[in-house]
Amino acid sequence: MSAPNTAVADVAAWEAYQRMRVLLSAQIGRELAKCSNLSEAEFDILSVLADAKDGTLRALSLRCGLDWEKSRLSHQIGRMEKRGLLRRQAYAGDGRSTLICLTDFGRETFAEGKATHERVVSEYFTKVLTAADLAALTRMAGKIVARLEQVDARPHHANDLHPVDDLEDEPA
Amino acid sequence: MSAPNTAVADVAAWEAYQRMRVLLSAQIGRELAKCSNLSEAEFDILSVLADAKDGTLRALSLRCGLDWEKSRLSHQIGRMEKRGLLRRQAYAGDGRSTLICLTDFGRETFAEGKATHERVVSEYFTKVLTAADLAALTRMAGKIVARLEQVDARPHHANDLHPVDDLEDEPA
DNA sequence: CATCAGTGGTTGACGCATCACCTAAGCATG
DNA sequence: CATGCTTAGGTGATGCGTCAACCACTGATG
Repeated sequence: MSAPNTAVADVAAWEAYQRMRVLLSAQIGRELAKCSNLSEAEFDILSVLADAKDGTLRALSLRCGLDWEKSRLSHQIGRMEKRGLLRRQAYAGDGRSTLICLTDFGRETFAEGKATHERVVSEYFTKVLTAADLAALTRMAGKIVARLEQVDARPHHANDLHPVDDLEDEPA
Repeated sequence: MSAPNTAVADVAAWEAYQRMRVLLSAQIGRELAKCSNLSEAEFDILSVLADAKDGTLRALSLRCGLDWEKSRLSHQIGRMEKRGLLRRQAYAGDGRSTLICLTDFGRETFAEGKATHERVVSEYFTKVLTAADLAALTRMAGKIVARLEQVDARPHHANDLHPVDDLEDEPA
């Protein structure tokens, strides 16, 4: 035992974090599914889309907003299109691109989901922690994310997502 | 704006936490897969199993140790059995039960995986945070888990997992 | 204009997670 | 012993996520 009980605390912290992560995700997933018939992935997509002008974004922009892989988005969009939450539409400005448009049904569903989501996050996260806790957690998360991004940005394989030009002007 | 900027801090904390969670999981998953050819789920199973006497547990005990649903475990065990990491074996003491046994290959693979896992957790989590951070995080996670369990344990649907009698004695 | 590299998106296969349902063994109780 | 509940585990369908491969279109270069 050259390293003292710091190691013990490290492991405890990791395990506590893991347990929180798993249970919290599961709870949010369950309530979102039960109360609003949405998965977390669907909710995330609708969130980004609902913030966009006309509820419409190019798939690329959506991907950058979410930090998703392109095939993941494509599959997800396919399923959501089948459910009528959104629809694909050709983009006149660039024949390779696809526009994703929120439908009315999608917008309604998102409104419900948002309410559920806010309730659950508040009930199991925000209200359980103090303001100081939240500040501390924000700071810690920032450090860890910075560390991860610092590694991720390096040599690697040209991460597929750099240029982010949105459709601000050229409508269709 | 009746509620002041606490709401802003709340949202920021949630988003920071989310981002950390997603990136950290992804990183661990990637490195575990790349360096040791294991998924997180496989690693978790092997961890519990490797701690058990003879690397053997009844499926029920494994499930309680992991907090998994039985069908999830069954599917996972099936895939891992196909890969040769473990094997199923009838349990003489109770015809309904199944023993899960680590194979030699499983034990080797776990050893590698454990090294990778420890390296990654240390690199992106433990070493990025201070001892005070870790203590604070442990405390926060404890509060949130307690809140979740307090809800989860209630009326509900008799959660499928209460009695936890292990095989301490009756070997086979 | 022909070629060709890079980009935006899709597809198929596979592993993973959950749900609903099923089987079979144990364990009552009559 | 027959009936019926509970418990341990498994199955199949479906959604989700990743990887690798695959177009189609764009834009640069000759």
